[in-house]
Amino acid sequence: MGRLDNNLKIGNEKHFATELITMNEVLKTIGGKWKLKLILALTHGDKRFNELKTFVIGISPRALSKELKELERDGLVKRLVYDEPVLLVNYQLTEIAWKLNGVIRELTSWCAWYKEAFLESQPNDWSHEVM
Amino acid sequence: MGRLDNNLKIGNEKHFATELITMNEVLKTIGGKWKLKLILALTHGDKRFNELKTFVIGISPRALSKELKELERDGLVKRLVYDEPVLLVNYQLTEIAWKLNGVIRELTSWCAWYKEAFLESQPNDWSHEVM
DNA sequence: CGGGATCCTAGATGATACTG
DNA sequence: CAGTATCATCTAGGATCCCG
Repeated sequence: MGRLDNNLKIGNEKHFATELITMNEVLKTIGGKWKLKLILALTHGDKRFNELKTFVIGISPRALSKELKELERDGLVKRLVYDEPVLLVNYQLTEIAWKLNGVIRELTSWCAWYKEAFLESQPNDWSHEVM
Repeated sequence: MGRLDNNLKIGNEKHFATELITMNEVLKTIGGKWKLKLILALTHGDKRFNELKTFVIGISPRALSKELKELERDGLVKRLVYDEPVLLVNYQLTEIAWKLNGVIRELTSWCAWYKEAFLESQPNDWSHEVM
């Protein structure tokens, strides 16, 4: 197997370098503990700050605020302010965030496989889940 | 929009609760800074410890060791020891890990959309990438 | 209601050196 | 080569209170 530190580089490795960079970009944008969960929540419709806080179990206002800012900065979420009659702020997915549906679908079906293939043979206790 | 704290629950919300749990499970298994990168590296063929350390840029032996143990514990990676003539250890993806290909494919194509749709309009500087 | 400001801790991660 | 051990760091995240 070729190595990066000699002159003989096989195609796979250059390809992998590109993939690695892509993965870094993706993880910076939708990685972390809350981003995908928030996006998932918003696929069920626009939500307000406190709605998100209720739906996404376990998130603190501080974390929610920070995550939403980052998602907005990165173009995944739009912040819509309605000032009449009271202050309401709605968070809404952008087009590009909606395209994460494919990712979410794959993750979900992978998880189903995973539970069937692995967990049943060797109970990994997810029931202690704190969320 | 209904809320979780009253008796009127709409279908979406129960569905969302399930999705949220799924997402938690997924993130526990393949979330974090290194897991997907390691899996990606191994899709290019089995690799030894130090090969992985070279390929997955920036990972320390400590982190690599820990991540590999977790991946093995969770049934995503097999550890193959060859003792002749010198000690060699190969890490190999399991069947269930190979099924993450769909996820990786979706992530990659989403990233391409993302860069086209967002980055070109508003340069988010990924060139400072430390990895 | 939609957050911001503060304080704080646990766990994740890095750097480096070392061992069988 | 395949890791471990140790130490230091860093920071995401929680708890809590506050404010317009």
